[in-house]
Order: sequence, then C-alpha cells, then structure tokens
Amino acid sequence: MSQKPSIPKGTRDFTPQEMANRNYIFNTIKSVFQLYGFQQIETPAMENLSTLMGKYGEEGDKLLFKILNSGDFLTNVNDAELLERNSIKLTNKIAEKGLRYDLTVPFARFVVQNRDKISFPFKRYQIQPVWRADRPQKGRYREFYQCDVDVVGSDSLLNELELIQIVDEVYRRLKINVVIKINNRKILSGIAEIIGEAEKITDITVAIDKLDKIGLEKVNEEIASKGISQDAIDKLQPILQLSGTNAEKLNRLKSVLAGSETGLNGVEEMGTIFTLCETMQIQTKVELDLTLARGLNYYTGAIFEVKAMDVEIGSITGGGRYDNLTGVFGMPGVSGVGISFGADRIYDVLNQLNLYPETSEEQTQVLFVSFGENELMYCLPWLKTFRENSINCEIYPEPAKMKKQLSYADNKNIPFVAIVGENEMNANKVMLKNMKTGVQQLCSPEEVIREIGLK
RNA sequence: GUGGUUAUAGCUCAGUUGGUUAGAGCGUCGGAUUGUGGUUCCGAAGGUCGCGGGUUCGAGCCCCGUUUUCCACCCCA
Repeated sequence: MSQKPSIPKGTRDFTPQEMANRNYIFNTIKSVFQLYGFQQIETPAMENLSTLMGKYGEEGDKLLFKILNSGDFLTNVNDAELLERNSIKLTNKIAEKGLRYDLTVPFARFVVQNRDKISFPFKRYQIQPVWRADRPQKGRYREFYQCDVDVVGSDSLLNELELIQIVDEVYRRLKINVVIKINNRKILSGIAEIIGEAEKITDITVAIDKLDKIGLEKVNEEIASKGISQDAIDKLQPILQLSGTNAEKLNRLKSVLAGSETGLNGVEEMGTIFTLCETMQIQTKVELDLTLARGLNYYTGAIFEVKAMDVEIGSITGGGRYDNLTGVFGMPGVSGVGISFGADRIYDVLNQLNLYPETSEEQTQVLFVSFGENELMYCLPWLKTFRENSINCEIYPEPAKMKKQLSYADNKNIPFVAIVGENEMNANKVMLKNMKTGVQQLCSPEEVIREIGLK
C-alpha cells in the first residue's frame, strides 16, 4: 500500500548541492548587510490574520494562505452561515492565522510591538521564506525566500544611499551585472498633478509600469480605459519619452513640474541621491526611470528596482521609501526605507550563468576508508583530531568493500580519502590518497593536516 | 482568477492507425576485480502508463471529470 509521494504545488525540495549554492547567496547577502550595521531578526511563519488582511489590497488578501483553526473549528458557525456559502465570511470564522505574505508587514508589527527594546534609527535585516497562494510559473513559487533590509525611524537620504551601496556590493560579490533603476513617488504624484489627474495616480502608475513590456500604445490604451482625459494623456507623452542622462532628465522634469511642490521635492531628492552616488563612486549603473512605478501603494519617496543585464528575468531586487508604515498598527510618524533581495530569482540567475564558486566550504575534505571493526576504532581519534583542526571529515561507518567506499567519496566529491588497514595501523599512519591525482602516501596526522591545509 | 500545456521505471524520455508479454539511456544493486574510485564489459531488480469514470471485442493511445507540471495574462520576488 505505497503511495507516490509529492509536495504541494509551487514548493520545492533542495538537494545538498542546491543548498550549498543557496547558502552561498544567503551568506554573501548577509555579510554585506552586516558590513553596514544591520542586525538580523526573525518573525513567526504565521501571523494573526488581522495583522495581514487588508495590507496588500484585495488581490493580496486572496493570495494569503490561511490556517484552519485547530480543534472543532465549526463550533462557532451556525447552519445559516454554512448554507450561505460565503467563503470570505466563513473564513473569518474558521481561520484566525495565516502564513506571512512578505517580511515588511510583519516587520512593521515587530517594530510597534518591540518599540521599547529598539533604538531608532533601527536597521534590521531578515531572511525568511514567505508564502503566496499565487499560480506558480517561471521564477515564481508559492514558497520563496526574501532577504529584506530596512531602516526605520530616519528620513535621511543617506539611508537611500546605503541601500544602493549594498546592492552595488552584493552584486559585485555575486558577479552579476545589474542596473539599478530608480524613481520617486513624489515625481509620479507631481506628474499626475500637472496633467490634472491627481486622483488617478494609482491607475496611471500601474499602467506606465508596464511600458517596456507592452509598449507605449497599449499603455495609453490602458490609461484611457481608466477614464483619463485625452488632454491629460497628451500631456503625459513627452514625460514618458524623456531620455538622456539622469541630470538631463531631472532638468527637464524641473521645468515640467514647476507647478507642483511635491513633484519638485521629488526631483530634488533624486538630485541629492545621484550626487551622493557619484561621490561614493557607485560602480553599478544607476538610472532614473520614470516608468518604474512598482505596484505597492505604500511607497512615498524613492523606489528602486534591480534588473539583471545578462538574463531575461523579472526584477531581482526591489524596494523603496515608505512613510508611516507602522501607522496601521497605531504608531504614526515612523518613516522607513528598505529593499528586498529575491533570493530565488538570484538563484535562477546564478544557475543560468553558472557563477558559483568551484569549491564549497561545506564539503567533506577527508573520508576515512576502513576494512573492519579494529580499523574503525583506530580511526575515531584521528577524526577527533582533524575536527579540532577544523578539517571537515567523516568515516564510512561500516566495513564495506573498498570499491563502495571509494565510490561514496567520488559521488560526494570528497578530495581526499584516508585508507586504513593493518599495515597503516602497524605504522601508526594512514594512506592518504588524493582522489583527483590518484597519488597516495603514508602520512602521520600532522602530515595530513599540512597536506590538506595546502589545498 | 482567465487561457493553453503536460503526466509512461528513482531520473530524462521513446511507444506507429486502438491490437499479444510497455522499451531505451542514466542511476541503483550484483559480478568481472578478496586493499583502490571515475573508464570498460556482463547480469539483475525496478511499471495499477497521475487518479476516477466512459466508449470498445480490446485503451498507455479516443471521450469526460479531477489532480499535477510548465507557459502566458492578472499580479508579483
């Protein structure tokens, strides 16, 4: 009575090889975060649904995984409610927890709840999986990791600079060519204001965000379908087609947005950020892209998006400035800015470009091969010594045939084997074999440590 | 949520117009080789053809449903 095992839609297993590769990404990101003084936190996989609901819009609520209450969860539901078959209403009665959808909202909750233990500005990073009941497809999963780094409680644009520096450093270390696209919500608001459609800011930004994907014509169609006047659309055209250097674009915007205080404010912020980037000699290309909008409505200032140049994949990092994120949890006036590295997409990029380092630090360096109980016992103190010297080693735990033990080393890509039989025990040594060259020699513990240390 | 697509051995995949006992490569295990891996040779194990129904004398193949895979849209990392 065996059944074929499977895992839920949109989830994945990771093999040891894959984990080594993923850890390379996480460790790289982590060490850069720490370089800038960010500290790690974790929050629970599940949150109260009241914390999550309504934070991601109506679409987002549908994508939340809800957790059925334990026990007899129908106790509080009466027959009338059951017969009504209203899923949303019923869900509220039978599920009070859900899996986290991102790391930002739980972080906002964390800040409010732990404000007495935090000193501001609070710089935190968080690397954890999130879950979305989305339909999986390329580069898109139902369980995936986010690597979030945020500063809250500081309005300074130096924070924006630091985030750009972090992006620059992380992708240099990972050897991925990227371009950082940057825009400002205030500029977008200013534009909406100038063309006389300030109310429709969301519809406009959502549409122009698709510009490089569907083209100018379709964008205009979509904007028109949202009830925006032809006059406004005409005014929008020169702005959408703005080109040149960042400075040229900003200059042009300054005159276009002359009538909008918010817009000018945004232009000035961008100017400051570009100057800072130049001063700090950011190597990655930082490009003002007015078509960058990002769907999330809680952004209020700068918005970032990072694209890989050599691979066709969605954005691999994104974020922005959000004022008052903690407001919904009763703590107003806390401004924050942060970005999120999409670890799973970075993983896909590295896989396609094959950019992993050749040797992994996690790998076993020596395998002890032995032929009987006596040999096993003889090896144990050796293993202890090696481990005390930080050499990853293991012993084949049963007296199998040599062929089998060596194949095991081969499959695990272990560079050295220490063969132990009667001769070696009598000499108080091991036969150390280099699996790559095939060369072997009798060695004392010190000699083995030296030999492997040389690698 | 909408549209398309896929499912056959542990993995990657063949399988003719619906016709007897469903094949290959890789991997696994055993042997050639009792203390030497990767290469080679020989052999073996391994399948309710995703699941449920239907058509048919007969279904891996046709029809319906369902689940799953991948892809596009919506949205997003």
